Amino acid sequence: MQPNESLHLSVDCVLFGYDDDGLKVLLINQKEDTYAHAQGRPMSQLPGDLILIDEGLEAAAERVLFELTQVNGVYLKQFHAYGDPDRVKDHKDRAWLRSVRTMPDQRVITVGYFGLVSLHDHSPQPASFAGGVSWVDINEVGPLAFDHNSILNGAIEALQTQLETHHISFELLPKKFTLSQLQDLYETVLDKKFDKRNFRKNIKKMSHVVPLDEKQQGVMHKPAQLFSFNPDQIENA
Amino acid sequence: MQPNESLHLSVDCVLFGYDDDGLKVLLINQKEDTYAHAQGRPMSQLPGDLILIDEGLEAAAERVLFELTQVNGVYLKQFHAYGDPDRVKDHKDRAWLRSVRTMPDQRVITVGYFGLVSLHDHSPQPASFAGGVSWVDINEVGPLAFDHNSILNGAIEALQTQLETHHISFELLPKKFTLSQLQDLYETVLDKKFDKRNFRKNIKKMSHVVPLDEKQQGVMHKPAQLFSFNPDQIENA
DNA sequence: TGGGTTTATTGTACTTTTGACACTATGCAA
DNA sequence: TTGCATAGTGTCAAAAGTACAATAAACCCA
Repeated sequence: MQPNESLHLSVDCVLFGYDDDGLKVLLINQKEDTYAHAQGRPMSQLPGDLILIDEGLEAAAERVLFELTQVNGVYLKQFHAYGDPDRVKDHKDRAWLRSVRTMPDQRVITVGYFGLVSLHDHSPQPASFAGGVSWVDINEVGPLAFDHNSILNGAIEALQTQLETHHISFELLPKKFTLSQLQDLYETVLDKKFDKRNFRKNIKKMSHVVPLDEKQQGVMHKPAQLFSFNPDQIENA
Repeated sequence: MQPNESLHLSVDCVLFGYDDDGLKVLLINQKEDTYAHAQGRPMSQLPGDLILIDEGLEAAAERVLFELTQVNGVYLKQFHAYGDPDRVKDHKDRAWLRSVRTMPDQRVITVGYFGLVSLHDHSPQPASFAGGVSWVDINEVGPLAFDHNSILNGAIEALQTQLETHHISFELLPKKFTLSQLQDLYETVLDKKFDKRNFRKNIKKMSHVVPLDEKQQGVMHKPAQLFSFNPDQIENA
């Protein structure tokens, strides 16, 4: 048994943001002078960092996200650890690693977390983000550094499973929302269509989705009733 | 950003074994002279090891299991990474760590895998195991070293989910099995009872469970028909 | 050889859930 | 007032799930 003396551990965060415009993921654009190359273009990557020596995994993920978005208390869930010995050895990623790491040749195992934020209200304003950080539509993500495309795919699958088995939709919606918004969210994340009447039938069975005495305003059509989530009534299903 | 210079990574394996006697887990009994103490008694722990410097995570889990059971090709699935900074700092675990590790104070993050083997045929004979290794009924597991009880619980939940969503039961059964054995397996793992007729109705819809022209032998009651799995017909459901 | 013991095997009626499907209502703008 | 856009609503049929009990086959033993 040889101890693994020099091996690094990081967390990578797949932060999903949602608004009426679709599902997006937070990506970091590598700086021009340090970028890795994909056919000559700078690449993007998932936010992540080496964990500190006394820091828990989830705490590290929270730190990474807070540094980028200044938002605390995001829903965060670990979904997979990626440990291919060569996952940071690809030629395309060498330049970037050399520019930011003291030990660029070190093997790095990473633990993937996905997080959820609503972009409806005005929570994490793009303005409050560090430069070079942007929301990219989930369907328009190009090649990413390292194995980040497969981490992203893992996160999407985990998100889909979680949405189908746990009540997490309120993490992605405004506090007050319409049933159409809720349905759009399901259709976007699960990438399939639902029948409007059947969908609403199912929602009405969920005691944690409560109708408000309030209607949508400022729309040029019939205003929809607003609903909200009652977190006390989320049964573990 | 401080690099995490001295931090170790391990895999821990929860190897489930199943036979008509129930669901068991493979545990290692710490040696008398090195044991940690739980009210004065030696403790058990999950098999695990630090990963080698050039070894993938799954490869490490395979190696750990092979060293113990001499069996290759077990079904293995990663389920969670455990990274509490204090997870190997508990007083009860110090003695054991000092006896086997060159750097016993090092923080260790571990990635949990669960594995499945059938104990029916004669696959991994207890005889072929290293000394101090034993199958313990899942309902009779006492306090384990480190955070291994919570790792075990995580593995059980992952196994239950996997059994309900994927066709993995054949990993735990003999090549030829009866429908009662199959039902017992489901009842044991999911810890709930099924109606015999309804259960069989559902099985008959699964095209990968195929009846053989063969019956149980040597039983003093009506012999049951034998079935086997056709792996080609396992649809991804 | 016949009766007792043990487990295997099978079908039906009822309830619940799912899935398909189309029209009316409301508010705003032109 | 009309047109436009989206909200909101019920029924029927099919499928899936659930509860439930009598007969069949092999062995053992007296």
